[in-house]
Amino acid sequence: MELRKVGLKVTHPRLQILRLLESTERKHLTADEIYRQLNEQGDEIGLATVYRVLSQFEQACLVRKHMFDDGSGRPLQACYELHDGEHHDHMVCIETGDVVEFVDPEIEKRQKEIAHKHGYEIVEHSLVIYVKPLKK
Amino acid sequence: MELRKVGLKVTHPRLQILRLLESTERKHLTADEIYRQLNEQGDEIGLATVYRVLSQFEQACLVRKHMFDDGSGRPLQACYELHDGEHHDHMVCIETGDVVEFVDPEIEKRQKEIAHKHGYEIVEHSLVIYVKPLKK
DNA sequence: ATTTATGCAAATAGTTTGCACACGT
DNA sequence: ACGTGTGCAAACTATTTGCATAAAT
Repeated sequence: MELRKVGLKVTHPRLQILRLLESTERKHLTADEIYRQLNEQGDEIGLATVYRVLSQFEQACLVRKHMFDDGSGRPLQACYELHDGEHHDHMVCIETGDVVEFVDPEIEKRQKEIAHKHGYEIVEHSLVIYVKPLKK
Repeated sequence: MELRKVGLKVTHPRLQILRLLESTERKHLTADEIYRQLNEQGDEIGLATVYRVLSQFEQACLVRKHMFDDGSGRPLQACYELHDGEHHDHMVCIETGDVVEFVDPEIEKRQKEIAHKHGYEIVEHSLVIYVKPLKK
């Protein structure tokens, strides 16, 4: 069991949240979406617990947290996805809310070079491209 | 006067905030930092006004707003900088808080290509590299 | 004089925390 | 039985808003 491996007791809320993240179509969910979905399907789990569990999962590297926002000050909410071990960047469609994941080795390489050129090493980075569908 | 040009009355708070942004060493300031600095130098300006003015400035493209956060759930606060017309990305040092601006044409190009490949066009994008000093 | 801006205090949104009770081992 | 985890409500933080007053043109 994943949970036990990372030192977390196997409780109902933890199990249900993990299962939801594993089985969901949309891979990026907000705390509130998770809360609502679980309660709709009959699991009575507090919102505070959802937050607590998600942050435990994050620390255990079971889950990754993102703050999507395009710098234009829209309402902002964290969203969470299962951690697959691989790094990737995100493209968010501002019309549909769809999230596409991608990795571009060239972009990764340039970033590293730029950091070095300035005397730094990369700890973390976040690239989000906000897009809309091409009209044909 | 910049302010009049963008259709804003020339008021004390607006003037002082603009001047501060023009003259500050650290180019990226939070609303609260601006509020504090102005009040320290004797201008009695409400925090709400700072927010209001900054968002007017943003809409007038005098100022750009950023939400730096590395997806690791740290406290998050918007920061603002004077808008110079040019787009650039940011590198934030997690030890000193220093912000370095950069542009890489190659990265920009790849982003556009990736968006197109998925049937999208770019509306906006945000790249933040979180770094720490290279130990020599 | 009229319109717009300001300061204050209260509202909001997302998230976190304190505490008494409930659950996993 | 013991130590954790949970739900609820209250606290918190960054930001926004309503309203009566004050300033800009």
